[in-house]
Amino acid sequence: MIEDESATDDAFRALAEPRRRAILRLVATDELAAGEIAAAFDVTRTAISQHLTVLREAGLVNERRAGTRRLYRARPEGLAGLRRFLDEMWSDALDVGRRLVEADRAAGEPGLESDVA
Amino acid sequence: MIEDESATDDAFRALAEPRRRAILRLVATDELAAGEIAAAFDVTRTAISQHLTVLREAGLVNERRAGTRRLYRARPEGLAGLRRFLDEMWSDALDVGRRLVEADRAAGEPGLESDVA
DNA sequence: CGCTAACGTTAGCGTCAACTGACAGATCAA
DNA sequence: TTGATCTGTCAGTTGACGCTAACGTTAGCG
Repeated sequence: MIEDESATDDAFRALAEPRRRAILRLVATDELAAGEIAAAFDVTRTAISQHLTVLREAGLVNERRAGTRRLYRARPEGLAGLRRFLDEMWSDALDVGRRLVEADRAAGEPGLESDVA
Repeated sequence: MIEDESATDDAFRALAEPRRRAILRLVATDELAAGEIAAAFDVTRTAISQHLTVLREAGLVNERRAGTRRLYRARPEGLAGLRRFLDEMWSDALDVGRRLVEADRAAGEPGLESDVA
């Protein structure tokens, strides 16, 4: 198994929302309470709470309870799937780039090329 | 300037759709025509065409016209913003992780632990 | 010229997602 | 217990998104 493909899907969908990325940036370096996070935005605490739920279910943040407060912190392992996808895309596309350069150079030498017009 | 923040936003939104990620994977190694891409899925060509438009406007694919056909290929530079975000999040969160390990070790030496039941 | 093939574009529809407002649960102090 | 604080959850609305079907456009062939 590849570590659950749906997990990567959840992470992508969660990160598609700009506000959720901003939240993730906030809790990347510091552990913050839901209220503190909500205070940083112009939307309702309800909205932030829902965003935090999405982030938690996507495995992107950790939740820890302390009294009546709930403290959140970024969870780097949740980004593993994203990194895999990006690295794969990146290297593959760059390989093609190199291959095209070679084909371009080869096309200028003898008289044999097969595909494309 | 930071290379336009909205560009990164477009890329994230574009990649939130599983089908668009699949398309991107297809054109990562080979340059394909819209029809060939559409043939790989169970949806209408119209839907694929719209997906390709989104990917192109997000800077994730390149379009090249050859006769009546339009050939698409992945554009690795479009992923630059994503990579920056991921690398930043990753390193920041891991730094915090190390800091926490140190604090944990310092707290674990004498005979005092406080939280959790 | 007409005809066909390969695409993109528009209008319309159904569905999902983000937001607000009102309510409920849990914790701590007096 | 009563009250105040911090927070999640439940309807309900609105806007965005993905899909299909019909149409318009461009390139190549006879």
